[in-house]
Amino acid sequence: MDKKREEQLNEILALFYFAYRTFTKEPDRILEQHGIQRVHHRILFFVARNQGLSVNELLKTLEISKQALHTPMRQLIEMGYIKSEPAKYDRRVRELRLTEKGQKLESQLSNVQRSKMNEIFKEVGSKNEEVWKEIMKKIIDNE
Amino acid sequence: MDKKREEQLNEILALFYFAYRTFTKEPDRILEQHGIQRVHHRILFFVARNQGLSVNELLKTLEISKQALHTPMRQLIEMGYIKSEPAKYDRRVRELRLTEKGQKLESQLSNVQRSKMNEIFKEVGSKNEEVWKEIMKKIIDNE
DNA sequence: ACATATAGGTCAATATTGTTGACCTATATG
DNA sequence: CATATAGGTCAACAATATTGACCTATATGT
Repeated sequence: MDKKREEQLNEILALFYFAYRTFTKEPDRILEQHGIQRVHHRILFFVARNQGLSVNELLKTLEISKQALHTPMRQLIEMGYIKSEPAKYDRRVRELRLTEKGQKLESQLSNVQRSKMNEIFKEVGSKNEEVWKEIMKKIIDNE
Repeated sequence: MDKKREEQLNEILALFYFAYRTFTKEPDRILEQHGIQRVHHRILFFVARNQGLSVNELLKTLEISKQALHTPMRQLIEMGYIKSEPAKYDRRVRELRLTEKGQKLESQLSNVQRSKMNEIFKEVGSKNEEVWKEIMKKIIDNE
């Protein structure tokens, strides 16, 4: 790989890092006002996106331990953002859902990010939205 | 914003999160073998990309405190990956550079990411590389 | 019916990575 | 020569994760 291409790729790595960092800043600021952290946002986001998912599914999605989930999850339940109810098909399984209050907070947190992306994709067009998604998927499919 | 668009945007947020997480996994694995962490990679990356930059410039780039940089930087210097020398124009300023050993480690760490991105952009074409960069820049320019 | 597996909850000990505050040295500059 | 700047370092603390151990409740195969 020649020097010039290497520096182009370095710019790309730096863009990825700075973009991700910028992207989480505003939600982090809002979270702080509520006395909670980024994990809480992730939990709210994935529960919102997949209402009724189980604790185990959430753990697999987040790739953290049961013990690491425990404290923030308990806080979200105690603060009334999330409700956890036994599944009908198997009462050992807890189905997680947002309360109305939880939906409001999740909206407030993620809308910053959704609006930003929506605005950008409106500028660059839906074909380029698909391009961006395709590239991100290729990064994830890492075999 | 309608429900359908909201879910499309949720997919985008999830892709961003998963892509970033996947992207750092392999470097993290290599770092662990050397008994160091992700901050060390960031330091090596930005010093590599901008040889001779000052401690202060690095701090501004990373957006961490002097005290947070201190320990990993001292380790990198002690392990012989980075050298820190007074600048000619102002001897208070330390110019940071990679040693040969440091260049090897930085290559090993970042080449995983550079190769992956290079491969993907070879598949999707250089026009789409520019599209991806443009979108990431728009995320960063957050005014 | 009972042994075993699974889903989930919780406490404790520890590690890592960051913060702020305080204070030090060396060098530059008005 | 007073003051500002660049950088280094220690200490106290917070947050976020890990692993290990152990608990309850429920489901399932024999």
